[in-house]
Amino acid sequence: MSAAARRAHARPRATRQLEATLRVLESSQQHPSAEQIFHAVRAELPAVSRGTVYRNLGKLLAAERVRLVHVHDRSARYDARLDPHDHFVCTRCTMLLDVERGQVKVGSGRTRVRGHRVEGRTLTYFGVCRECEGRA
Amino acid sequence: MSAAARRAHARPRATRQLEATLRVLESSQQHPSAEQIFHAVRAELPAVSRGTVYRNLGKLLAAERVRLVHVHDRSARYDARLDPHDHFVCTRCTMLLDVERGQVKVGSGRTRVRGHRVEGRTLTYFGVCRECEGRA
DNA sequence: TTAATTGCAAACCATTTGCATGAAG
DNA sequence: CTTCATGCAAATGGTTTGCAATTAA
Repeated sequence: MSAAARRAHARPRATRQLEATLRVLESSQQHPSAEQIFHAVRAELPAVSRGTVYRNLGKLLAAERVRLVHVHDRSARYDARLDPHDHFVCTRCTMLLDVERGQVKVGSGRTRVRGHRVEGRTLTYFGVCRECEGRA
Repeated sequence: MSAAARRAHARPRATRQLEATLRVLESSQQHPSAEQIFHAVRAELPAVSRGTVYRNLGKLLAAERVRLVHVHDRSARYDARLDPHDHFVCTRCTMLLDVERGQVKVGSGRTRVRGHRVEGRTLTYFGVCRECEGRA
């Protein structure tokens, strides 16, 4: 077994593809999907492959540089914002919005639910955004 | 255009496959996946196909007889319980549990978020269940 | 009778992975 | 140099769909 393999997590190398992927995410408020991120990275690195983008997103998730937002959609959405906040999803156009947690108390910071250890929570509001409502 | 097509939602027929699918869901606390539902229905109707189960789940969702629970998992989980409640998901084994909403106030029943109409919300606690914690 | 439903199989689509080549450290 | 990362293409796996045969109403 090599020294690298012995280590739980080899430190990722600073490749142009990885850096571009993080940059795309950090400069977006749009919670892009992997496909959208792929297109944005490809604008800068035309030869990048989808597989590389997926692998790099996995590394960024593992390193907790970005998070996943799961919506009632088919594809995962990525979020470079790491502080506690909630989301609003439009059920028609899948537009995804940050929502401040504000003074709202959710579960009063419970650490156990029916004996199971709680490590976090996600709160997602869903509905119809203003734009889709107008188009109704 | 036929009379049926003119109608927004033709009323579903009471087929054995549809009834069995609903029965499976209503008698389960386990929030089964489509695959698990398929196996349960097939125990009763050995010739049923996956496609039929998926189509019938879609009809039950459209008729609001069941709901979807989206977890950080690949497959959707179905829930025949329709009253307001939250969920706990084990991030290791994907065990899914109902959590009573109790006295907890979430968002104080806000109907608008940044101008967008809120129709509902989902609150999911995640963590490690007792069983997986023991196995750690 | 007739339109919705089924079973089958193929299609879809997001995501993952094996492998030979290339680049980072 | 050594090992990780990349591009490519094929594989996965959940879900959807087209179609001819059934079946509920």
